[in-house]
Amino acid sequence: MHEDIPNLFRFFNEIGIINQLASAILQSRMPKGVLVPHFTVLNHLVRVRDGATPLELAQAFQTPKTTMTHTLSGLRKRAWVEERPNPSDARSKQVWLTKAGRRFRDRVIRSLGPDLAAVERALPGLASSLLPDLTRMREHLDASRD
Amino acid sequence: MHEDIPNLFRFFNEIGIINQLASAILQSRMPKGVLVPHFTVLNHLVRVRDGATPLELAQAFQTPKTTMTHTLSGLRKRAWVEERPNPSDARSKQVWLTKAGRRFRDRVIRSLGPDLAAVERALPGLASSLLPDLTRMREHLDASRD
DNA sequence: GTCATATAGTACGATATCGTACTTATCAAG
DNA sequence: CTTGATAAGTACGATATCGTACTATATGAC
Repeated sequence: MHEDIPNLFRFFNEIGIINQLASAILQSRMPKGVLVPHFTVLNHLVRVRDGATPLELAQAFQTPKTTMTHTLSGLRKRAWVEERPNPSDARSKQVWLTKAGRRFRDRVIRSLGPDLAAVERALPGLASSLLPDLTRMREHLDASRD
Repeated sequence: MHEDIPNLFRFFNEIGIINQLASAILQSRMPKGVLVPHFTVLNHLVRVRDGATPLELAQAFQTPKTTMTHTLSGLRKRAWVEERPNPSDARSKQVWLTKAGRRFRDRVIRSLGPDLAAVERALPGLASSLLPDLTRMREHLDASRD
């Protein structure tokens, strides 16, 4: 009656559920009409780098480039990013954060403070202790995709 | 220049990226027309329990019940689940796995074998060592939602 | 230079996801 | 037994996501 399921599958399963629950909390902190992917792109531009092309962003998120076009149009409409021509390739663009975009991203993170504090109170130090190994896992998966 | 971002936020950020990469691998192992949510529901019916109502499933995945109706119709069309009337509530249904549904779910997991093996080879024991703490985190988040 | 091939982004149609409104059934109060 | 309020599921319209086809530019062979 015991299920012969690899621990790695269980691992990714837990990751998926945690991500669902965390995304739901994040979504609940977003203004009407703003979606998690909008925030995710802004956060990526801060975390990784500014000035990426739409295609690079699409690849970073493993999403079709048409989806990125759509997401970026929402960010542009709210003036959270600017798109400038790519000086080294006239087919292409570069996406730059605006001050307002950076501020919105920071504000969302601050608004998560109480939620994060509640988790920290219940499971003190847990996330911090897992962070290095999760980063290793993320870096490995990221490096080993086609 | 150092970013004052809580470790818990970084933690969920890593979780999100890992989930994206893992979902992309899972999607690549699915037959044409079958989506990750289809698999996720089947897997939930195996892992947690059979005979859940559509509403219970929707709540488990934090998704609108209309979305679950749609996903279940795809599973029913492929005869991977059966919906029977709920004996204790005539408004409601119960969702039961079929043998074919169970077989499909197992087959997908087996098809992930090589992918999982590659991760295990690169980072031996890592996922197993993180599993208990991730489970605690998942259980906490799951218990502390409204 | 011309030509063929490949690439970045978009237009457009198909499907998935979501929110609102509706139908039917349940339940509690009387 | 009504009556009114709540809940499960669905119909339907709006938006998000995705795949294909197209345009404009880039790149390499010659």
